[in-house]
Amino acid sequence: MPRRGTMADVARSAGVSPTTASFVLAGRTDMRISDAARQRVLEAARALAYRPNVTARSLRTRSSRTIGLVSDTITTTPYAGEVIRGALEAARARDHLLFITETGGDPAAGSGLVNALLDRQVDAVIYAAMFTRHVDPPPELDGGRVVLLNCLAPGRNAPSVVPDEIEAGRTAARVLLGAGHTRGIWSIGGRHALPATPDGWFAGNERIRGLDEALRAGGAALDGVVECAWEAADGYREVRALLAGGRRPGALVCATDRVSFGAYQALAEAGLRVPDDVSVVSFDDQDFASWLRPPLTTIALPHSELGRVAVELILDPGPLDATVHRVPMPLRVRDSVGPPHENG
Amino acid sequence: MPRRGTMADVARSAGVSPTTASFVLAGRTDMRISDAARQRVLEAARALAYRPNVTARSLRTRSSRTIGLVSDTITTTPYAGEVIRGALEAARARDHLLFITETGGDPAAGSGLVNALLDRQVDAVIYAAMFTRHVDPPPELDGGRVVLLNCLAPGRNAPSVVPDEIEAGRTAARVLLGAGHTRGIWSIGGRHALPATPDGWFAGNERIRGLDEALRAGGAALDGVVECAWEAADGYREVRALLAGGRRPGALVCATDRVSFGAYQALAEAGLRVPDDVSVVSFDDQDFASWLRPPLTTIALPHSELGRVAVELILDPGPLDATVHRVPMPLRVRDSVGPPHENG
DNA sequence: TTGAAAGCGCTAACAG
DNA sequence: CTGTTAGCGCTTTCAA
Repeated sequence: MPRRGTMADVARSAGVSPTTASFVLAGRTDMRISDAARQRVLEAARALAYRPNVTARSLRTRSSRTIGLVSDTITTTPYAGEVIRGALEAARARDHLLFITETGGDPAAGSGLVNALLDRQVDAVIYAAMFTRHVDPPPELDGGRVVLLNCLAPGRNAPSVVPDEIEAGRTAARVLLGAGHTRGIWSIGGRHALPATPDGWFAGNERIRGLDEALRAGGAALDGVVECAWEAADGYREVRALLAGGRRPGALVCATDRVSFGAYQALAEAGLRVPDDVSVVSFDDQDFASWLRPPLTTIALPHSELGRVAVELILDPGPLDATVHRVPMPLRVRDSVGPPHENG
Repeated sequence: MPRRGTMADVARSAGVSPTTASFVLAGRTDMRISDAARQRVLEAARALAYRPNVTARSLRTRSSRTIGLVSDTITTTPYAGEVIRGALEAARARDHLLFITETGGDPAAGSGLVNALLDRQVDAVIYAAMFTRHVDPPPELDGGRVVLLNCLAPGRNAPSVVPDEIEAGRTAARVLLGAGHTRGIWSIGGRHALPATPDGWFAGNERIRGLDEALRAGGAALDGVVECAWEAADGYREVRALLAGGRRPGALVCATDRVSFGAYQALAEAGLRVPDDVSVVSFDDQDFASWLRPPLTTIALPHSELGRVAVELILDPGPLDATVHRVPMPLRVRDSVGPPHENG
């Protein structure tokens, strides 16, 4: 990049000392500067199109107005780019820039990236995960200003920002209850309690908890829970099997829009109509949720909000504690939930 | 972030001068350093967990090992996070970090972001667009090291990296020709020649060009082109209208997977089967392309490859010229293309 | 009101 | 083979 004019150039051109130029350019008032001098500096700066060298400044001030974001594979997952967008917006509003890095799932890469970030004197780092889970941030981060985005690290004294999955589960229950469903309600995807993840996923556990609780409070209950992975193929396969097994669910609570996607296909193949025969409510609000026929009622992952909150937390002055911040998951009402079928 | 040990600390602890420490730590061989001194420095650096301050170094060397990426709304578009991932990987392989910024579609924001980047002494900037188009990069970029990602700016002497859409059009034609289609071939989406974009989009124009050319070379031709927007709703509406108009296309070339998504729905409603009655081939390879039933044969936008090439171009030593680099769009063969229907 | 000078952490001439 | 010194562009203490 071409060499730029320095503050010394401005000072010289304005006929003042670097000190004076610095004070004027920083807009500080605790130093008395004559109006004449101030004007000359401002004028010279404009004439030279002066721009400060932020890295030189940060060498002195120990503040780079820069944040590092390190994630596993966050950029890959569709719509998680939203996380970055939220973070970007919040950072820009406060005049900060974001370094984005990604380990690509390699746990060993974390330290290297954090070091690369620290070498560049970032003021803080956001440690993010693709899906909500427990993580073990690199030790290099200890003692630094850190917030955990979409992940938890008990005992690391860093705040976490996660979606409020419990409340989302309750929301799903209320949607169904509101339409009149009290039985024939199945969860497709459940807690993600698979052989590889026997304890389920954070999101799965919390949602089922909220769902159960609110269903019970409404005098209803889950008829069954199908534990499976959360992809389209799983939704298709499991709903198909369910129907083949003679079950006639009245409402499906799908773990993700992808599962719903597959569920729609299985339902259509069986000649069942949404929502006339079966209601469907799910989680995520991916783009295609509104393209499905009928458009899918779903509870959105607040991606951009997560990013925004993380940045604001980190940029707000004051110490950081280990609070877990739960960000609301907004309900997107569309057309996949209706009253129970008569013979339901 | 906590204060870190400096090179002066290392030198002191090793009992050498900063110069010696600097040379050893930089791994330079053009200066003779005794093995004993070298070992002492290395040992001291390890003991102190020394890490260089890259911003201080760049103040001297004028190289920050940092690249800026400014885009319109690239993080928003699903899978364009892939662009970032490709760029990230390439940058990491060469020990660089990426600042990511986004104008959010506000053209005035470009200058501000570029300045913020330049203020932090980035070595180069990648100027990126969400969909391939002509752009007018901020003048602050002139004279700097710049590459255009997924966009063109004639007369700016910066290289562009774009998908090879012409060849992609030819590929689509070959897929159809190979299956035996020579007539009843319709383009849904066309050049994107709508009232708001009368000249069409870059991708649309190039694809239709390649498609036409290769079809003709194979003794076939397009039966018709439906100009419409490239979303799911458009695909649904237009294919529905086509069928309602009594047309019985044998093959659909959809401008995007989203259009295909809508086309599938319209086809299903009309009782037409893919690929038995109608073949479908499209462009993009979004995630859901493989979830559709049948899985969609499509020509992928090489997102991560675009990011990778842009970074490699910018990091390769030597001057940058205004070459347009066309990145191949790989064909993903799935199950939506078959031989023409007998009464086709 | 203003300026001289030191120093942030590092590199690189230049001496020795 | 190694150290002294200056300086990258900026902020800030201190003195004038």
